[in-house]
Amino acid sequence: MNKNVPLTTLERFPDYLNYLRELNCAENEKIASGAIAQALGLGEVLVRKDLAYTSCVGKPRVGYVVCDLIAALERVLGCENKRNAVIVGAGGLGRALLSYGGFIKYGIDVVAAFDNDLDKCKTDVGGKPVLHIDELNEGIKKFNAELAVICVPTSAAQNICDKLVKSGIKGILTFAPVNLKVDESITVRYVDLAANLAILNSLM
Amino acid sequence: MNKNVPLTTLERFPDYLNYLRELNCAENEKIASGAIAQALGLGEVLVRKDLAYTSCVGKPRVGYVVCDLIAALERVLGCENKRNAVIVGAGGLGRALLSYGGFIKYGIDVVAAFDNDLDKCKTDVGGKPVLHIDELNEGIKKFNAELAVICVPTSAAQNICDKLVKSGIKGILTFAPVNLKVDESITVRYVDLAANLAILNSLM
DNA sequence: TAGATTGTTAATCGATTAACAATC
DNA sequence: TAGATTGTTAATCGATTAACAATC
Repeated sequence: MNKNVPLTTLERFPDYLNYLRELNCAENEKIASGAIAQALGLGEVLVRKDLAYTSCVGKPRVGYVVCDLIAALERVLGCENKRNAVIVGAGGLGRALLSYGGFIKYGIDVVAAFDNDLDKCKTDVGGKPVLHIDELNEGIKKFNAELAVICVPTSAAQNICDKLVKSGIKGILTFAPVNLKVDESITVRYVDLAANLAILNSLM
Repeated sequence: MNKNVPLTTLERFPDYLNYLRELNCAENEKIASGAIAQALGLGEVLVRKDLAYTSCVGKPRVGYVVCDLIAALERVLGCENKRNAVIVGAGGLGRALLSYGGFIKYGIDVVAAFDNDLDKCKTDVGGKPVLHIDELNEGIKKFNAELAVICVPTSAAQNICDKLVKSGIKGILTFAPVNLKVDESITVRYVDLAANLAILNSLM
């Protein structure tokens, strides 16, 4: 929502939000940047700088009002303007994401998955339909989806990506370890699960 | 394996490796840093600087020998010293990772999962056993696992983390969106799937 | 040789941390 | 008031990019 927030800061916002929500605070309970910093393993000046981007101001000697901070983070993360997402590829990962309930706390509703295997389309997963890939374009429009998650094999990823863009998808999260060529108006994020484990491995 | 490689560089190594492997090159085919840069959407000086950390040297006017580069990246990513990993939490995500074949290309063998639900322990997933959480310590030792992936609910993550460390696990990849308190000798990496989608959402 | 491509050194950019004044 | 905590300004650190000499 806020293009001028540095990406590094934006990427920490969910951590702040998760932590503050966990506190289950009363109406105007306060918290100091130092307490947040310690809980998340960050420097406290960094925390204050980050939080300044939410335009929630703290009071010297008092700290921040937790509820206000939560609301400000939710605003900047766009939790309020609800968006719909679809998943492409209903293998193990795709189905896991389809039944995972954790997206809604960021205002994202995962509404359906698509797969080229008709057998996979027979049963709902977590109450969400799995549709055939031929219905992708139609489905995206019907569900009003703006986000998509690519969970197909690497070899199919670019092709699926092109189809998603043609269908009007504006943001793509992909688990396929391949650089996607897309128009710069499309936002793409990469998560490579195997690479994450490999990096962990080489840090030890 | 190489503590002095900057983390930013290390995190790009899997991307280089994936791209180069895809090329399916003949014995001494060459590639220029510019070609790699374009394929991955990076600057070409950055690519050369990154590759320098693998201590694979290129020839001016010629480029790098693809096979050598692959071997060098595999070495620095530790693909050669095989390590075993276990998964804790056999829900949708845990089972998806258990049956996912993509870890072995980094030399990591996911050998088993653990869950507190006995029903989930009845059937193998992808040929790998799902054991009861009470067998965690015993299982880690038996399988000689050094890495673990936490796929349990957030509320259980710290407790599981402590158990893993007590059982001798040295590296942890966690999907639970909570900062884990661990001894600094333990390496932890965080992947928050919902947060990734949320960040994507707020970048649009 | 001429020209393409590497590796290195210097410059820039951005992010984090340190110092400190403002203030409740 | 005194002291804790914020927000800001300056300093540091690290990563990326630019410039260029080396070389095959």
